[in-house]
Amino acid sequence: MSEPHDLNAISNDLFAVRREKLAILREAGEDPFRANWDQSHVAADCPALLPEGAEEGPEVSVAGRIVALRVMGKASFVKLLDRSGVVQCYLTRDALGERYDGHFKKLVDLGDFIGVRGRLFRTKTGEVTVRAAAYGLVSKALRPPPEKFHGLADPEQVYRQRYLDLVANHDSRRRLLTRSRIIESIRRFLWSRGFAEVETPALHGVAGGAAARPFVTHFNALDCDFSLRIALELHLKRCLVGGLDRVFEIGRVFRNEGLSRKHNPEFTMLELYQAYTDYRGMMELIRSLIQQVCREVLGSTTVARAEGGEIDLGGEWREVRYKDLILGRTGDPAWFSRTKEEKIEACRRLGLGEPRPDWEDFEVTNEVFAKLVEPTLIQPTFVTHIPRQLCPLAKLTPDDPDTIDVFELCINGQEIAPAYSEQNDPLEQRRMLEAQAGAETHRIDEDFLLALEHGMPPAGGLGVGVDRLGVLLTGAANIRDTILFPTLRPEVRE
RNA sequence: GGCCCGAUAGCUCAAUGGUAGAGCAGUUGCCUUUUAAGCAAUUGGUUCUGGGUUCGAGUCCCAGUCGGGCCA
Repeated sequence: MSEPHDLNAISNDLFAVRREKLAILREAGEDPFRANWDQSHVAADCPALLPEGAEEGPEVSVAGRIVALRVMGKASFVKLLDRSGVVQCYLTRDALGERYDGHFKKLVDLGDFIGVRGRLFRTKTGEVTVRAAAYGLVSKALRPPPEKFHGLADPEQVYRQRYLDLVANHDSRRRLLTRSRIIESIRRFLWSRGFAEVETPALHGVAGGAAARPFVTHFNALDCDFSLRIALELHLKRCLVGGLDRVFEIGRVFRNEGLSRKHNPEFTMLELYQAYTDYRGMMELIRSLIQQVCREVLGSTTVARAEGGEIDLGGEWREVRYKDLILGRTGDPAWFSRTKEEKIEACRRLGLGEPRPDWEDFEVTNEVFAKLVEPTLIQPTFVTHIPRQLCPLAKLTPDDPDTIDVFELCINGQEIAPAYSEQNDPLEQRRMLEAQAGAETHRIDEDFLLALEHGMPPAGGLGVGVDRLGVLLTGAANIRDTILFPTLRPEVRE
């Protein structure tokens, strides 16, 4: 540098310019990273504090990140972003004196955090604004923010540097805060129905409760491997055995499978179990839950889809048997009496890919369901009477031993929530788990079966993919848009 | 894992195989009610990486990295 604090010489290096300003501040004895700033109000409070027609409102003290900075000679407007939103502040030489020119105009940048104290007034265009009697730089930003109009557009940077996305992109901020309010609303609903929120282990000796490959890790102290949980189910049922008749958990589960628009390897499940009810009770519960969340969070039971169109979550929901959906889609009334080979041939005619050779008969049929039926179930639909092989943890339908007492709630072309009349016959449960495990008997959670042998009350159980519910209620296009920090390949920095 | 697409200034984006540009941000001025503020001047590039073709490559070819979409 040719002379001390020659910003012009380094003006192409945005980081260096800001570090230089930091040095100037420190030389002047100022702490550019203060411990605190007393906020009397947040941005969203301000409009209500200035009554219509009033010239001037009360004094407030606000703080936030500068997201807009308009300097007009001896007066400037800044917009501060805090947790509630944005508030405008008006800083002038008249009110601030020499500090306005020497400090504010020279050393405060877009992206810095400042605090502002002053009375509220309304500008010519009607915006409620803080007239700064005093301000302070509370935290300097050494990196420049993204472009102010387009925000951050590169999807990789949006996910890797979500903090920038949250500052720059209003929609992202709104969507991710909505997710938080959805979870808050779910908890309120369940508490009001007498459910206890519990926490169960994430490290499992045997990862059970679903069919998925687990992440495996090693516990040094016991010198043994653990799996990260793939479901919450088996421990919550142990709670039922222990007499906790209504329990739920909202927790992260981990499945060592693909990444896609609909899948993140770690995602959030809500699972709940209610004794002395069955899957029919779960129907009423999930519909009431989703409708209450909609009303509380969105103020409406109608939501827009990213792909266009609307979903109406109000009123009663359609209920239809799995078998009828298959017959309707294949147009073959004798579908279920066909051989596996005939079904595979029919799948080819329907334009489905070649089924894997090791597939069972019911898996061929389920391919039709997953590929050709589920994506068409946009409006809320309870699919019932599902083939028993698809879930070993539910009770058989009393009048149809081929199906189970469950529903699969589909909305927006996706499975949102399955629910069961839970299997509580320990001998039947063992038989079904053994059939599912085949030769891999080490994958059976023996302690869970032992618990069932002590007796579990009849119960309905429900699982909800919270991320997918977030996609549904926020109109997002991608599950990553409702997850703050989605899984990405670790970045290698040199 | 397969196929397709993308990667250019801090950000958003341009650029027939022929001297890499713009807007915003930055720097220097002017500007006391702005709303993507305005005006003037100005700085800023390993065009993702490595090979190749060519007189000449941001552009064409091959391989790789990272990301996105579709499929499995």
